[in-house]
Amino acid sequence: MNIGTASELSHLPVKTIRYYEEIGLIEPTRSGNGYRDFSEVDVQRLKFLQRARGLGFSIEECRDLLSLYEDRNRASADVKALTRAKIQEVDRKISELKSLKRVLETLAEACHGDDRPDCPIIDDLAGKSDLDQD
Amino acid sequence: MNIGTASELSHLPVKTIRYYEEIGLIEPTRSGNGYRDFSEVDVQRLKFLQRARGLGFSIEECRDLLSLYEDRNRASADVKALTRAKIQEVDRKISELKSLKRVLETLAEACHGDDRPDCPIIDDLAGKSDLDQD
DNA sequence: GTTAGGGCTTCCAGTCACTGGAAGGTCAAT
DNA sequence: ATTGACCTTCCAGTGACTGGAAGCCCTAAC
Repeated sequence: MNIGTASELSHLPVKTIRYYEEIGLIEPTRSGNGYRDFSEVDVQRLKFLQRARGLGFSIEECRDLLSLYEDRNRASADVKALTRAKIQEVDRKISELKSLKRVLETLAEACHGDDRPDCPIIDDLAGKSDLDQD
Repeated sequence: MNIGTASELSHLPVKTIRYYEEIGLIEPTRSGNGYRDFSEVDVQRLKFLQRARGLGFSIEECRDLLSLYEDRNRASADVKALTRAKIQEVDRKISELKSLKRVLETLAEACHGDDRPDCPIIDDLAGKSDLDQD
């Protein structure tokens, strides 16, 4: 099948699929006219990539997962370890964002938000405030 | 003062400061030897940028905040609106990450994580599992 | 038969916010 | 005079695409 069909089936943009070929994540064959020709297996790989990327795995992690996917003798522990590490990473990001949110909320609450120029948010960014963490 | 000093005072890498000059966020004068010469005001701006970036504002948002910072007639409402929008953005990211975490945890829990090849995580990525969302 | 359209190809450039490195000038101290 | 730290510019790379130009291919309608 052509790239457009593979794109629809995998929910990946055409451009992204070409990019994945460029970096060696898939290797579709070519038809006589030079068009990429995707097999069912290729589409499987694309769907796999689409899901794994959606779960926040980087391209390189996807490469690892793909080879585990295709290794009939893989240990499930390897996959689980990768997943656990990713969970920790997500956790770290969540708590970073939460503390960021707290700071922003403190600032927004302190700001009267009218047409007067006086603004605690700007003051804080300028390092003039009691809310200052520096 | 030289760029190294400005870097220490603002907690921004030297490279970043040069980059900020390139994109017009600061305009230090030059000494006779061609070295950048940073004033106290320049350092203020750099500190401001360091904080705002740390709070997740994009470069373009920082540009806006900087002009509000330097506009003595600004309305604090403008600043507050920007901050509120940023809070919403952070909130969105947090809930995305949380649902991502739930999926990853479900997968990790379902996986026995030993040396057998059978692995629900891989099965899900391959679209074979009951946990499938597609 | 030819023309219009859509899909396909490659290649180059841009995104965001830096970061690294090379090649070379400047300065203070030894 | 020479080291070594610091400064300069310029070019290239990061991650994961995305946009656009120029041009080939295929089908269908007129």
